[in-house]
Formats: sequence, C-alpha cells, structure tokens
Amino acid sequence: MSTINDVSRLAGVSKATVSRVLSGSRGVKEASRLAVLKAAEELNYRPNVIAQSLLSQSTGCIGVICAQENINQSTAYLYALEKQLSQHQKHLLLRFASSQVEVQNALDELSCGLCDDVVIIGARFELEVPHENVIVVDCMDADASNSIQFDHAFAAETACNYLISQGRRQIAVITPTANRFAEHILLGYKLALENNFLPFNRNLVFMENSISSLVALQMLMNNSTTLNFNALLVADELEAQRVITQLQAFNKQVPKDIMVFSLAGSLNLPGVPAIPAIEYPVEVMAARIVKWLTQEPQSTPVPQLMRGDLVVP
Amino acid sequence: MSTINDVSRLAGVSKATVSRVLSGSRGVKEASRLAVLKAAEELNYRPNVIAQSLLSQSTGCIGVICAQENINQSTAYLYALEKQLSQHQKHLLLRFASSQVEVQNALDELSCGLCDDVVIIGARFELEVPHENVIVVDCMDADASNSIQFDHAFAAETACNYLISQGRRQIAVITPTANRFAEHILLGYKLALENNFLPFNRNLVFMENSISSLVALQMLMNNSTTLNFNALLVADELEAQRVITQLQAFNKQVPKDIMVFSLAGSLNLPGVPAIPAIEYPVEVMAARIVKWLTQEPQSTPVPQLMRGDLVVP
DNA sequence: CTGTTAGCGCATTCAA
DNA sequence: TTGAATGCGCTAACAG
Repeated sequence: MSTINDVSRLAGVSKATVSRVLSGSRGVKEASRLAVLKAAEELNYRPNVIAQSLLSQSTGCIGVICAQENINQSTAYLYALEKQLSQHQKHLLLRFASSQVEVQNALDELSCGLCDDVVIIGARFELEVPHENVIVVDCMDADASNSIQFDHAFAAETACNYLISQGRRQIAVITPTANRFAEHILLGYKLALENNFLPFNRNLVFMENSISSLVALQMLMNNSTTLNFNALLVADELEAQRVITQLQAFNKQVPKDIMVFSLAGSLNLPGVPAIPAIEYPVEVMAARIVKWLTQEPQSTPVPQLMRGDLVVP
Repeated sequence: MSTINDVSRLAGVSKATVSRVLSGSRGVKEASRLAVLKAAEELNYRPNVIAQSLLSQSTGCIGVICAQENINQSTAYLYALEKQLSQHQKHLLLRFASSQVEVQNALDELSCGLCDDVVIIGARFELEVPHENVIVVDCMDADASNSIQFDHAFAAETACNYLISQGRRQIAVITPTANRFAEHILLGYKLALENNFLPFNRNLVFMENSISSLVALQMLMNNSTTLNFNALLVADELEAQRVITQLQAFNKQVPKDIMVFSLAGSLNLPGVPAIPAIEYPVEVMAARIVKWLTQEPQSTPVPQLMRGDLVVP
C-alpha cells in the first residue's frame, strides 16, 4: 500500500499539501491540486485510516455485542444496524455473547481504542457495564441510564386489549423466565384486564424460572376444563411456534380454540399460519441508536422506551 | 484513557520498560516489573491497539461482507465465523451487500488499513475482486483462486441418489437463476440419473433466469399429468417452504405425492415438517476460513471445495 | 498558497 | 537491565 509520502514525492509537493487536497481541499493552488490528484490516482492511494484514527482518537468503529438468544431477531437487528451505521460512515464490529462473562470479555477486547462506542443488544441476564460509551438495548440492565428499552408492559396491555376485542376473555400467559421482563408483562396484562373489567386469575399465569413453556402449557392443558382459556400470550415467535405445535398435538385449533399471541415478532414464512404479534420496528431502533451515537457527547441522552406495533394477520 | 506515558511516569521507569513488561517481559528487573504492573493496574491501563496497529501494520480485524440473500443462512455463517475469529483474537467487521457495487463500496471502505483481510460470503452475482487479502466463500467468482466453494454438483447428485433410493424416479428441479450454480446442479443431476439408468427429461428442469420458483412450479403442475413427477429439487430451505405451500394448495401431499429436497439447509422449526436436505457444516467452513486467514501468507492456499452432508428427517 | 515541524501511542532499535 | 531516540502514516499548527 502506498503512503502519503509516495504521493507527495510523485506529485512534487509536501505531505501537508497532499493531506490538504484529500481532506478539505481549501486554499490549494489548482496546479498542485491536480498534481496530487493525479499522483494519488496513479498510486491508487487511500489514506490509512489507522493513522487517522491515532490522530483523531476515534476509529469510526462501533462494537455491537449481540446477546440475543433468538437468532432470527439478531439478524434483523444486525442488518438494520449495519445499514444505518454504514450510512454514517461507521463500521460494525460484531461479537456474540451469551453470558455476563462473555459480554465482559467482549467489552474488554473492544475497549482498547478499537471502538468509539459499544452497543449491547438483547441480554437476558444481569450485566455490570461501565455506562461510558456503551449503550444497552433491550437488556436487563440494573441502572437504566444509556439504555433503550422496549415497553413490554405496553406490549402486553396492547396484546390483551386486542385479544379481548376478539372475544377472548380467558387469556393465559407464559414467559420463559421470571425477571424484570416478566414483571412488566404481568403489569400490562393486569392493567388490560382491569380496564376491561375482567378478573385476574393467577392460575393462567406461568412465570416460573425453571419451567419450559411446553411444561407450562402442559400444566395449563391439564386444568383446561376448569380454566377454559382461549388465548395465550407468549414471549416471541419461536415460543409461539412451539406452543402452537403442542396445542395442535392436544387437538386444539389455533386460533379457533386458542388464539396465540407473540409479544415480540412473528414468523413470516409461507405455509406457517401468521399470528397476531407485537412487532418492534428494527429500522426505527437502529436509527435511534445511530442518532444517539452520532450526536454530541455532552448532550446527555435520556433513556428511551420503545413501543412496538400491533400486527394482526 | 491513560497512556504508556502515564504508566511510565507513575512507575518511575521509561516507556520502553513499560512496553517490555507488558509485551514480552524478558530481561526486566523484578522490581521495575512489579512497579510497572502496579502502576498499570492502578491506572487501569490498556495498551492502545490503534497505536499498535499503526506500528505493526495489522489490526487483527477481518472484514466480512455478507452478500447472502438467505438471511437464515447469513446468521448461521456469522455466528460460526465470529466464534472462530474471536478464539483467534481477531475481530469481525460486518458489512451487508446485495450487489456488485455494494460489495465494491464495502471493499473500498474496509481496505484502507482497517482490515487485514476480507471475506466475501454468498454473492450470487459476478464480482471483480482483487484477490489479494480477500477470500470468497460460496460466491460466483470468475477466477476461483482464493475461494472456498460448495460442491453443488455433488449436492445435486447426492440428492438425486437419495430420492431414487426412496423410489422417486421422476425428479424435477427448480433453481432461482441460470448461472454457474445452476450448471453445477444440472451436472450432478444428470450424473445421478445416468448412474441410475434413468432418462433425462428436459421438461423437468427449470433454470430460467427471470422465472420465480412459484411460476416454474405452476408450469410443472400444468403438465403434471404427462410429466408425473414425484420429487422436486430446490435451492434452499426457503424455496422449499414456498413450493411446499404451493404444492399443498394444489392438493399435493408432501412428501407422499411429491418429495421436496433442499439443496442447501433445512428449516428446523417445530410444527414445520422437516424435509431431506444437504447441510453445509458452517462450523467446519468457519474453521477453514480462519485457518486460511491465520496461516502464513507465503504458503499459497489452494481453492477449496466443500461438500455438504445429506440430512434426512 | 505551501513546506516544516510536532506529535497521536506504541514497540523496537541502539547505546549506555 | 535500562533510557533515549526513531518511526509507523497522518493532520494541525505555525512560519514562510
């Protein structure tokens, strides 16, 4: 690779002039400007971004630590984020991590001058991050400064309102873990019931930690004669797919007997029946992240809450 | 962020000694070694990788340009690659690109000293790349040096052999585009027929460029009485899902009436019937890529051909 | 308008 | 065993 020295030599000017031409070409004689351009073209010169980074103390790289278990959603996020970042001449440094220590490792390796900022997405475990130049998205973070969170309570409330509008008044809910997410879902769930003058039945709610959704569903079905539920709220589209399969094994029609609702995204595949869901617009999220990253650091950003859209088949 | 100067000052030694301790700490008095370690710990000092990169002329970053249209497969590739790369202390710089110019743009932006090497994955269009420090994987590249290709001919042959072993002797094949991939598939297809003493029927083969798989299927169905095919080879799991849905709309049972075979991967979702497929082991591929990247540059690598595994439900 | 100089943070000489 | 000096490639400040 040729350097600025090669260009300056070939063009017969100094390095500074070369730099001036290629950066902000102001105050340069047309003759030398052309000479530089010609020499650069000839040598196929491209300024070394590493040297520029050393000087400017910023690399234009954004570390993205993807802790999202749902691999479908990961890709959607990544795609949207990369699109936004490259539009802003930023680079996406990708890491996957599935536990607190892995996140910490990734963070360490990215925070040695390589990245200007780090985005952590979708962690479903506690994480202790120095919230300096790192923003967390859809994560279970203790202090929610520098974070973009999804409004799961609102999602659950919207879901219930929709289900009730469809004549479903016995709504069961299954979440994979008992954490802050589950709490918020429960909040929205209860609120919707209350607003619709429906009773809350604890037996319809499964938020145990060590119980898989299929076991929970089994327990629901065992009591189905007394519970008589006709709608089921689950965490995401994969959970939905699982429970739908299970329900069909129980000879239950979906959505006729039991309407299944996904609280995060839906599977859009030909041949797979679409289900009602809350969709979080990944493009909006990506744009918001990038806006945050590219704005002036001094303007303290406030934590953001994102609401998804109700999507019905 | 503290620099090596801060550490050297605090430890009361020179920058060189600090560097020696933190790099290859040989030939340093124990006392100063401890002093440096203590100071570094105190200041939470981390060597600036950008400065190191400028010196060593290598960043440890690998650009990955993902041109794969099938988003499911993209994620699998990315996950496997990232896992391998981070194990080798390398970083994954992600770009998506869906056309030749986008690939070229990405390549330009990554080849300014930011990346040591670039990997292009899954491009289904011609691409003119300077095969220096860039390797192409599963791409339609003219000169196949520096490339890892999947053996689509072998995949098609394996598929046909399997289908024939299942008593399917009228095998139709639909590929999305008429390019080198299609040619290879046709090669393997013909070979399998030949080896099994079956006639080749041109009407069973759809490799038109501007014809969607659903239109092709429609045309097949229109002639189904004369053609009477009972197996269908398609490019990947998404195509498979599409045609299966369409077939069911035609009141055809899958796989009873028509067995659908995916030449690249299968959808593994509960509730979605599994179909026979060729699976390319992404971990093996990722390992091979990283081995290639980390080996000595002078040892000229030979283009590689990867064969997938037959997976039957 | 342009060339010289300095320095970003670091590792590697070369002396001492 | 150590420190001073050099330079990776580049841009900004200063001086002409």
